[in-house]
Amino acid sequence: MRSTSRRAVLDAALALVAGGGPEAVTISALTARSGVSNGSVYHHFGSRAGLFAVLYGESFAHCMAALTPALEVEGAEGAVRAVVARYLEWVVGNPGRARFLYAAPHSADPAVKLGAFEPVARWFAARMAAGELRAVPLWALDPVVMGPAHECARRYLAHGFDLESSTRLVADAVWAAVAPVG
Amino acid sequence: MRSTSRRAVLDAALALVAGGGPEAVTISALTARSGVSNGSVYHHFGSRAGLFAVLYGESFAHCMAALTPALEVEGAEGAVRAVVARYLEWVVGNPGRARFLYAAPHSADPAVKLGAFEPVARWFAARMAAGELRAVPLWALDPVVMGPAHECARRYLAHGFDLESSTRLVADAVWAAVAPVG
DNA sequence: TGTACATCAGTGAACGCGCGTTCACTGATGTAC
DNA sequence: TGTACATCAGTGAACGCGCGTTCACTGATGTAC
Repeated sequence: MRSTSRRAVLDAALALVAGGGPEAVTISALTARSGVSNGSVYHHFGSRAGLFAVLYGESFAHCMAALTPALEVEGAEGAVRAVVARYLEWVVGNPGRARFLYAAPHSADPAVKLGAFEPVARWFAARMAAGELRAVPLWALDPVVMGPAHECARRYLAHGFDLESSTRLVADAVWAAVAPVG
Repeated sequence: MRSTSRRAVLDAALALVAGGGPEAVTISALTARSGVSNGSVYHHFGSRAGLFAVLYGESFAHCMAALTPALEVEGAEGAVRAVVARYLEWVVGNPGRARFLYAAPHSADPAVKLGAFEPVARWFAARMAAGELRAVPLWALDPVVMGPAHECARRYLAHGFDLESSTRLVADAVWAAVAPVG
């Protein structure tokens, strides 16, 4: 198999982020946790920022992969609620990745993000065109429509906010924001 | 007038947070910006964490004071939309305070926060009891109902997201989450 | 098949720097008697 | 009214520490001829 060191560093970084946010990812904490030498970290990633960039791209893709199957659910409301449920489950199951995406957005490559998000955007655009969803600008989908999910996820990650018992309310709010106007 | 040094330090901290987040508030940046010596900072606040605690309490109260007048607006929908508008305006007008509240929640005194938030919670509870708003648990008001506002505010503060042109959509989403079910 | 060399993964001591904090100090302003 | 002392605001040099990064190095694994 190809060098397991690289993966060990990434996994150690994820675990450290889950525990203390990106600023807990120091080179010495990384070497202590992964058993890999500091020089090796630089060999693979060039710098701390380089490691962060890889971590971001990887985590964003991971999140999107977890989300897209929700769009197959029958009916607009069911699919929207499934997206919310899947997202919150992903956050709980991947606290390091989630925390990193929220806390280190400057590590992102905007083009890569946009590309990975495109399938979701197209799905929404199609439902809006069909009148199954309220017309909302696509740029508002993530911050405005998914806002309740993001805010609850952030609080869960920062101070153990009870995410599971709020996902029903979050799904209600998200659906309300996007339900066709009667 | 009472010692202007203390205020100078707090104002310098706010300006630094506005520019680079709480981690830009180093003691040396503080002394450079305020013209106050590092020893004086410790004389007034005891430690960096002590300064942060003062900053948090002050900023939370400042935010609440800006918000509560919105509750006087006639009609539930108007008041809810006014709360959103006022909040986003406050964020734009007080980027240092807003950024600090989002980025350093661990500096908060929970009891003080709860007390300051109480008037708002009571207003919502009363409207819900009167059937003018959908029944939503009070703990969900801030993260779930105000979620779109918070997420947009966070993005505005982190990377110049266009807050002003999204406040209409945010108000729509917040109102949709709390409008009485027809 | 053997030899020479390039490439790549990995090591760990050492670096310079900026951080939060400490501390002995000065000087101005009450307060007691 | 004067003197002694406590309190408070403020100073700035010095501290120890942990950070990200550099660099000369080792050893294993291709690849060329």
